[in-house]
Amino acid sequence: MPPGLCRAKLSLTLHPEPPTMLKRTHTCGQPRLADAGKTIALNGWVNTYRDQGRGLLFVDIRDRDGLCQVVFNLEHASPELVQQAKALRREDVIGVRGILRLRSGEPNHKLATGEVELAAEELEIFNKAENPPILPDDHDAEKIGEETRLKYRYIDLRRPRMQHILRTRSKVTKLARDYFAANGFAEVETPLLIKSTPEGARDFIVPARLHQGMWYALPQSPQLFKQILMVAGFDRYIQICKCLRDEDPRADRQAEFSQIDLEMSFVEREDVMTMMGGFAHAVWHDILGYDIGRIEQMTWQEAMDRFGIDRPDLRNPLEIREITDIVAGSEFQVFQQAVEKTRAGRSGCVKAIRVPGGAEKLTRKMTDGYSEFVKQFKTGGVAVAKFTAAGFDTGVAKHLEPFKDALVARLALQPGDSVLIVADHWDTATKALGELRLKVGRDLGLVNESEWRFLWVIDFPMFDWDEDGQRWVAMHHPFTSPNPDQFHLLESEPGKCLSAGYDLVVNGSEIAGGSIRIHRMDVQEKVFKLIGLTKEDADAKFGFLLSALRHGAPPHGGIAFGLDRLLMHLVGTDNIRDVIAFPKTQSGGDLMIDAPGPIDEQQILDCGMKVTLLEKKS
RNA sequence: GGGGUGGUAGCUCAAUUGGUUAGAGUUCCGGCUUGUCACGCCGGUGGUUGCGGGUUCGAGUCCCGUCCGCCUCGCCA
Repeated sequence: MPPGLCRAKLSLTLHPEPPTMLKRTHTCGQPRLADAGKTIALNGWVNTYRDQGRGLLFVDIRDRDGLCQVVFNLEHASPELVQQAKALRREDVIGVRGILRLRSGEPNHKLATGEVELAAEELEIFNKAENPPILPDDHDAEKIGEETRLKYRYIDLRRPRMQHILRTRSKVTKLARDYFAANGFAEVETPLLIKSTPEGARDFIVPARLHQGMWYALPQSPQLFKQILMVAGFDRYIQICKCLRDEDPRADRQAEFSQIDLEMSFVEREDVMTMMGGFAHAVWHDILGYDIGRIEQMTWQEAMDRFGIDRPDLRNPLEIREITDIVAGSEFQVFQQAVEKTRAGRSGCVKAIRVPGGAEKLTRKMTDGYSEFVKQFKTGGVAVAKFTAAGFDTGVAKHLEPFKDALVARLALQPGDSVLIVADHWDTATKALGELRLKVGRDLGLVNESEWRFLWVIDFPMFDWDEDGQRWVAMHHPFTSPNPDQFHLLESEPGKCLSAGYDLVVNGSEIAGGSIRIHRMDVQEKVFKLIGLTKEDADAKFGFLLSALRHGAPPHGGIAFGLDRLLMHLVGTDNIRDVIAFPKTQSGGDLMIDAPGPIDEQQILDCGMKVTLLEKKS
């Protein structure tokens, strides 16, 4: 090792040769009272300057590590130095050397370095900065428009908050590599230029110059390659990789995102869940000092029935109950019509949420708002009633009164409660109430924000019936295996067949998902057939996988942890762009580099193409 | 593709029913200031009101189109 460099520990004393620049001896957050009296040097950016007039000037110098006050004082430094320092402005990049000393004035308890200051004797200005469009202060940043922050990302990222987030991200990826390496996983890279697949999200595509008229696709995940690595005998694989899906972004979703991707051989569902649960434990322990305890499990059906969503937020105490059977005989048209509906083989239903104390807590304005709110999920509205000692009151009370005893028993109603009811197709009502449950929980402050509630959701259906395409579609992906006891349903009742998939949910957010895969070619072919993939299509698209399955595929399964979402939880943000160094906007643009952009005509010709834009239909 | 919301000084925002020269804080520039720390005080610079068109005696404000940011439905195996 060259002197000054460490194999595994941070070192800042890099002096293999006599320095030609004013090089730091400490980072800006390091100096402490114990260092007082030493001559030290700092490198960094001018965070603020405070000119006190005549010969006294304070400069706060900032680097990745923190802030330190530098004082330029005529009594201790030359007039030339003080003059030079007076010209310093925000975000200039400098080096300063001098004696670290106890502050003459009051200590600043807001700074880790607040008891000391650097009495400057030498100053080197590495680079003057233009007047910055934004300042890298956390207290300003929350107010600054994101558009400006993204355009000047190199300034935004200087903020302590952003430095903290990206360093936390780095800690998590290091932790992942350490944890999985210790458990026998090998990191293997898989290709970025692959072939477009028919299932799943829209692919990003790349023209193939050497095969004119042909296209690569960028991977939505390394799914097939990691399965092939199992066939290839790697047994335990991990990769921290980029995945790309050409779909519209959201607050918690980017077209380009990262996942901690792994796959294991000779395992069953519980083995993968245990391995990944251990990683979640390690992350929450090491990053937040929190013990997540034993992770609960819940079937998909129970999650949908009780919470109306496949990733329930267990911090929210409200639950959904089906009351279709109770009100089936109702003359209330809304209930009647719902019960008569059918879609995807399911009858319509009537479902309710009991809101404890809702009679007082839910105002008319709020419940009116809830009816508006659920319309975005394509249902008509919310039926509301209060429950008192005398029975149902207001709203749809008269339609509920005939079924009072049964409803009280089913919903465990107490006087003073309210009931919120949605009647519609099963999927519509479930979705609407699932979302409404979350909204009411937030509105009434029922969610303890400081809590972490982890949950494995298991026993997903293998297939969803696609009404438009009139066919089965894989709920997870078409390489997911049925549960071992479900194989017989694959042919007889595919709609009832449960898969060996599993999702890890924390506080209502899916942070990891995976499954045991199909390792037998005959089963894989059966699934392809069920989702309407002809043998020819399957061979053309996935022939290599079918071939691999014929040549000795071990039982295997895996999971992928969404790195971006994981970070969102760890640092407490609801904006995925905050945890990505260079994120894209909702229209897929990068405001800093101004992408996407045009390319030279020659580049297009090289691919044997010409571009004709279709007119927008109006 | 649909719905919502926003775009005014470098930054964050204001501007009454369509009515004078579009204001404020902050940044920046100049001056003052020897213990500040989001320093303070005084003064000053700074505007194609996203862009294009229209209505009007008169448009930041109303209308049409368009671009961009954010939230959301669809979509995201």
